[in-house]
Amino acid sequence: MGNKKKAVTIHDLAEELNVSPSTVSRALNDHSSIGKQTKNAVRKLAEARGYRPNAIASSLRTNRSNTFGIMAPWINRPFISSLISGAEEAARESGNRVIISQSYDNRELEKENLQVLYDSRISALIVSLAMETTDYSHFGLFAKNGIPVVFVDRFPARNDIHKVHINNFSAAFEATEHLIGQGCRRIAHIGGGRHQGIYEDRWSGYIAALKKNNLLVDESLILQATSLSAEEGMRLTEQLLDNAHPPDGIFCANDTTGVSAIRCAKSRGIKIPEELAIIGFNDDPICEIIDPPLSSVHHPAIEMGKAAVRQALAILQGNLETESESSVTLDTYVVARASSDRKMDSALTAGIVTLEEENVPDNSSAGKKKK
Amino acid sequence: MGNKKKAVTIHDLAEELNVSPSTVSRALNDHSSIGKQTKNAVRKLAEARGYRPNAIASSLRTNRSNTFGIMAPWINRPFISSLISGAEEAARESGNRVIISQSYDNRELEKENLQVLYDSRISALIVSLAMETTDYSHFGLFAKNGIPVVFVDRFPARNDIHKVHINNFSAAFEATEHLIGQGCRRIAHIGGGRHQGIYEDRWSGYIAALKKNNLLVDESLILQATSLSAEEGMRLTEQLLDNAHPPDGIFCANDTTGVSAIRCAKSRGIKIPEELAIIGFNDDPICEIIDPPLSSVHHPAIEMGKAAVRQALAILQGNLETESESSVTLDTYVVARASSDRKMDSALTAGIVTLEEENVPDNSSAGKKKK
DNA sequence: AGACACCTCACAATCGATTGCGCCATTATT
DNA sequence: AATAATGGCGCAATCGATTGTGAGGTGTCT
Repeated sequence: MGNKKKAVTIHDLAEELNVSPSTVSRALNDHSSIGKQTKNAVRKLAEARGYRPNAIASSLRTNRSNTFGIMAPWINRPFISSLISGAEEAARESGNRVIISQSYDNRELEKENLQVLYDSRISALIVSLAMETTDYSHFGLFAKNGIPVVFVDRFPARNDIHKVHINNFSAAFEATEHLIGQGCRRIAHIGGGRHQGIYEDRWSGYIAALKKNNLLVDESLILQATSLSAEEGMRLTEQLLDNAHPPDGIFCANDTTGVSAIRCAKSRGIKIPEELAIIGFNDDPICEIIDPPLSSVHHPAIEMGKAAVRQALAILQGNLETESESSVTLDTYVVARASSDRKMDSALTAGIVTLEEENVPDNSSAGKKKK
Repeated sequence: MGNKKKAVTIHDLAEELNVSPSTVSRALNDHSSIGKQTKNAVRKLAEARGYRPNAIASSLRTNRSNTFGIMAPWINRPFISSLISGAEEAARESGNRVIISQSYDNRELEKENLQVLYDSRISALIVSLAMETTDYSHFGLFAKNGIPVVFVDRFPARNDIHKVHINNFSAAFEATEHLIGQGCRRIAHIGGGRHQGIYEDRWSGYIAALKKNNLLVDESLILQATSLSAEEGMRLTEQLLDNAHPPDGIFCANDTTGVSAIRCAKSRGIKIPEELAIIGFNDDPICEIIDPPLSSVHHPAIEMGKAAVRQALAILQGNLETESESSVTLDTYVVARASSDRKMDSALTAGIVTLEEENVPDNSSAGKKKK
């Protein structure tokens, strides 16, 4: 079959029905000024000829691409891929498409790929920043052209942005207090680079919990990772356990390093959670696979993706002040598993302790940044 | 700032330079018929005004959207998200964008979302079929309009398609022979629905390995899962272990069920791999997390994504007969870990045994379907 | 019957970039 | 010196859908 024949257009339908293309267009869009018989005839023929609207032509004319762009560091990480999954679903349900792009945590690539997304005239952009990024000038392209940008997870330390996030401070605070509640008194922290706000907040939530409970803040127990990789987690845990006064609890800024901490401790014959309690962050699938199962802070990835799309839609519909900030804060909760739960009979199914957050509703909300 | 101002177009640049839009267009595209001075002037002004081409307008005129569509069951599974990651990279490097869509393993949703992708006039489609899908008529839309479709992983049982895949038969054959090499004599199989070719091939590879080694094919040790979920894996493993003559090895069609098999066996006090050797499929990250680490068949997810894009590009450039079949087969290998390696000192770092496949090159190849 | 109001639909411009064709002005050719 | 051969650029159509404006026909009301 020579199948390079061109796709059916409204002109084809118009010609066959002896009406004008505008009538076909209006009939298909159920415009009020078209008669019922004409509408039916047009629809019937469209169906018969397998007509499908050309979204490109429509976008050009209406200046609305109905396409969201997503820029993330890596799309094959559990947290991000789930976020994208949620965003895709919310976008589809609202008649939008999703273009993806990854920065590999590299600012240059982030910048280049943002240009491409802009060239596609995306309706809105959803971004999780590259680890490297501390200069946000490359987002000016979108701001200057009135294209909404919604940050998720990793966002700039500024007030005039839209974002969907969790309260990293209180999440970290609760994770740390969870360890304290288990009897830990020397709690270490393996954190991420503090130039990224989320890691700074997790660090300060940890500090705040220690202080509130009158525990010593020992700088030698606070380590800063650059990539939060498995290898780094292993190395940093070694360092902690080599400490003259080793910790009895570790709060890790992600699950990858949390798993490394468990493995490292196990290899030294340290009993978990009796001698060392460990909690991670994200609630990745590996938490349930590792032995003992890793406690973690549940990070609502899919919901974040959906919320980001909903927020972008709200901005586009003018329901939100485009000019000002707006932020949606989603709930997190500590998932206590055997790696930290000293009261739990680990032979039983892992129980789930949900610590409510004092925060914000589910769907949307406008919050003020602290300070 | 009232920032709803319209984006800069070639008309704006043309007016400012007192040349025609066509000259601007040709200058930016380095057309030979434009003078050097004019080119420089145009480029300089474009830079200064922050001009960025409108990809939508360009697509409409040239009839090339430079966009690939990806349809997958779930984008937040390790294998798929890695595949997408590879596809995104290869697409970007060739100047293309990527639109994603998920079917949630539901044929109806798959069909609806394929329409949306078609409406976007994607240049080519990359698909991993929904588990449910056995009727492929909804792909006719693309075939009729000359849009290349490349199947990855799960593909239709037909000859006239393009696909990127692994040799599931030989991969399963090798996985099974690996267990046999470890001394297993009663090997069970937890497989997927055989209406999906890949699971049928894994099953037949397993059977072939048993027969070649003169082992009994016991139907009571061959179970067919519908979702290959963790719960299902648990249930089916229970069933195997309750067998009057329980197996001494299990070959699972994915890692999720492989992990379940390990857990189930451990909960019964069965020694792994001494009493029961287990191997999964995919080489997901969880394989290295579970204790003991799960042996698996390495599935080159990122490479499959890249290969799919490359194949689509080749078709678009006419380097491949669009009319006929074409398939790229990628290499797999068995990753032996402690869950099956009876010779390995499990106290040491997990060794990696690579069994070479007798198959095909890396980049591309045209293979003939068997039968 | 005349005037007005609808109801239906066609015309033509438009979105921004691309491209075949042709025009004008140099420069080369004989 | 007249003509041919370029080089450099503009004109206008085009891609497919949308939409403001207005035209033709029918019906209603007084």
